[in-house]
Amino acid sequence: MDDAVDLLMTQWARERPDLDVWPMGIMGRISRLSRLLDRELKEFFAAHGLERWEFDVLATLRRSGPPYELTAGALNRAAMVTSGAITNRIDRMAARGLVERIPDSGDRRSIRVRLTGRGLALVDEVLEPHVANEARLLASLDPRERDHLAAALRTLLASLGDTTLG
Amino acid sequence: MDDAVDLLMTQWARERPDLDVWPMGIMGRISRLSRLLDRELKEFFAAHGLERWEFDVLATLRRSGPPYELTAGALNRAAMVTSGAITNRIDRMAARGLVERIPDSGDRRSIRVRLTGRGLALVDEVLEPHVANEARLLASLDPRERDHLAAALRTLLASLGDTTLG
DNA sequence: GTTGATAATCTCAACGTTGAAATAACAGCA
DNA sequence: TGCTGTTATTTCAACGTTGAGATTATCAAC
Repeated sequence: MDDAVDLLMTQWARERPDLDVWPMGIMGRISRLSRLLDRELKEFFAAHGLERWEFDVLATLRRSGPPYELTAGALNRAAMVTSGAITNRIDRMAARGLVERIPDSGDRRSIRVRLTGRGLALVDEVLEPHVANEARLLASLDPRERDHLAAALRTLLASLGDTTLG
Repeated sequence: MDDAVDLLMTQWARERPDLDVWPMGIMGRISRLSRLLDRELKEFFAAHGLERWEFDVLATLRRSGPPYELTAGALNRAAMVTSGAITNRIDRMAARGLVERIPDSGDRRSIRVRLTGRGLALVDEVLEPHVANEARLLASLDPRERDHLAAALRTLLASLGDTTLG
């Protein structure tokens, strides 16, 4: 079964037979998959009254364990966005009562962002169906393919230096 | 070698041992890779005086073959963006003299976007170093791994319905 | 030929991110 | 104690996309 990237590479083979465009077979697919999967996740979270970025923040705090708090800096490294974006996200989530800003006792430049009871309840409620939804999106791969795929992607990520969550 | 997603999954295993979060091993990596690779491509194109989206439009037209023209609709399906975004892109690229709008003789609702001589020269000049740059970013994979990775991603993309470029 | 449904593009306000500058605080060292 | 360089967060204007609506054109059916 051909996908959109196969068509793209066929076009290049005809137009520029002098070039071997094999990297596009990976780069193009990661890019298109990312967009398609983002759309799916967006739709899923909308059905649960959440924006995707809201869930990302909630989940980052949740998986950090009690007391469910992280600095703003840790959150922006985890989300791979700039500090301005995180300030904005915290503002809006605090307004919704999902997180609260706590002054950091050890460093007055820092703030700690803490999950409220409501935020904790929400993320714990949505997490399982979210994972089930992700599994549905990946259902075309059998378990062996999944493992190989995850391993190859890990190799790539690590080679690009993505080894910490901040 | 662990990557950021391994850390993330370890955290979930500790906090929610009742859940098997294996899908995150793939979804999380595709998402993070997409961001990291986008940054790299952005940097590369900036060094050549181009925005990433500009190159995408140029390349889409170039690989369609002579006379290097496509409708606006074909371009927005290929780029996976909305029609408003494509209108905006065409405006700016036409202002730079990289493409021109041609009325479609067969359908007066349509326009055809055609590569100018300057646009064609630019994309042909940047293409080879671009592919080389992509190959550099993927250098951590050996040829067999590349093929398996591309195949698994193809399976996924096709299962999500991404089988045409418009 | 007229009607009604569909399609292609453009318009525009709302939205969120970026990137850079501003502010405040820490840390090491003379 | 006072410098100097660094770090954490916030602020804000610029930018590009989205999503919905407006416009214009096509096509099939009557």
